[in-house]
Amino acid sequence: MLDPKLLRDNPAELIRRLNTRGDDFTQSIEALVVLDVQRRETQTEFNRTQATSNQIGKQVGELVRKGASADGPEVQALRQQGNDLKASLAMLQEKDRDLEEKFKIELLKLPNLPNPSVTVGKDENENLEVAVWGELPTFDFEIQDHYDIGLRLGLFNFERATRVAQSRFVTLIGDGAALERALISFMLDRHRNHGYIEVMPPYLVNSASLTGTGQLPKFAEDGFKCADDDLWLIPTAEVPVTNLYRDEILKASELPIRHCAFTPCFRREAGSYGRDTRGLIRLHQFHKVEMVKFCRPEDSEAEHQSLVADAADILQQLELPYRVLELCTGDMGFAAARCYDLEVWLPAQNRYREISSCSNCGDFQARSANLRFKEADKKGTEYLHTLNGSGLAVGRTFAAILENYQNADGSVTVPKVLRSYLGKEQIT
RNA sequence: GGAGAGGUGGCUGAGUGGUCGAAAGCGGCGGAUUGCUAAUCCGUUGUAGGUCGAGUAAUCUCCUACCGAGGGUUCGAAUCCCUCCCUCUCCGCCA
Repeated sequence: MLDPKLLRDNPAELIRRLNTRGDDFTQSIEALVVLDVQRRETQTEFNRTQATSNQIGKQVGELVRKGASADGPEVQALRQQGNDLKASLAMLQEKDRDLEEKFKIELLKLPNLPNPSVTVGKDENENLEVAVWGELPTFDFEIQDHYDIGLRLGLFNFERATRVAQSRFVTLIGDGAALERALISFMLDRHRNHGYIEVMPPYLVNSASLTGTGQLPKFAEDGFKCADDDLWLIPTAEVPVTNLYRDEILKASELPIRHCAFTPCFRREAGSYGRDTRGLIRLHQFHKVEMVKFCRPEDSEAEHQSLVADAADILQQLELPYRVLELCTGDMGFAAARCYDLEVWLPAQNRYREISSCSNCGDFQARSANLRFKEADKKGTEYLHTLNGSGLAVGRTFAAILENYQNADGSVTVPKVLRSYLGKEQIT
């Protein structure tokens, strides 16, 4: 969530900067400013009343200690005063909590402020292409898309997965399952070599965790929720991994912390019914290797650059052509202050498709998840910065390999770096 | 799931319902002493919110909340009662 102080200092500037995301935040900010004033007024009054009540309690204590009878007139009078305060105290407390709650929920619904240097734009058409890598493959035969290739090679089955679960699920089979597993191992090993500490977090998380990273309260309809428990299936490893240190005060000397994690990810994909219905591109359950970093504010820019480089490294190792986009203000995710997308070349679609999204969230998540650090020789605590990026979405990598490495005879060549993992050079 | 024990500050660990935000120790920080290291001594040391005042400012004074979470009893709760969560031991079940 945003720093509530921004509402007091310069709400007009806040509105202006948030509006670059493409929505109009005027009303919600103005409502929040009013709520903020109200809640502080109420809080002040509640505090004052509480102080009076505490004072009475102390006076009784003093009298009793001095030997006054608990039923004596002085004590009785004070008890009466205390009782008289109770009603208004309860009322003020309730009002205070209501306002606090409402304020927090509304504040949590505001997205992060884009970094001032991010290009202002309204949608994905205004993203900036900042790098292109690799040569696009050429084929002297009629190419197939990953769906047809995989089906023909028996790498997966959608009908049976639909029977078992629902549409937008897949079952990987044989070399398909093994390729997926090889990709996961390869990616994790690579990240470990780059200094990331691997973690295997829970795949179910509570609502406090989803609030910490920004999925709640605004995007509840995107998640799968357990009916009988306060538990949700994770939409990305970003959620459990970022929340690992929720409510902690880390030592500055422990930073930066860099984690990588493989997890399945579960998304309802509400509102995308017609899109990418074919193949592995958009599923309710998919695999992803994620990188998550925690660092000092002054280091987050550099950590962001290396995060992108580490994601790109996987594509380079796999020799898959890709490009890097710096997202404009209108296309960035909720928690991101700056975001780079990596897009892999899919020959059958004749275009690049997103395969990684690398965000610098600044202190936005740190504030909602209460992730702080303390400098040993300094007083007080500071919110750290969080970053996360896919490294990579495994299913989309799988699809990209099938399409880019397909051969005229219908086989698929296994990328060099995966051969030792898979134990073969060709999938036939 | 059943029975029992327990959850206190960075850690260990006290705490008869009434100056308890909380003893003590360790650790941390500042200082003194000291050929070096070690040791010793003195001081200091939680987080968050609010607010009047002082200060350019860091900050300080004051108020409030926080002893797992939420309720309740009481003039007053770390302390008593209820519910929930978590940890430990034993039993049951289970990969």
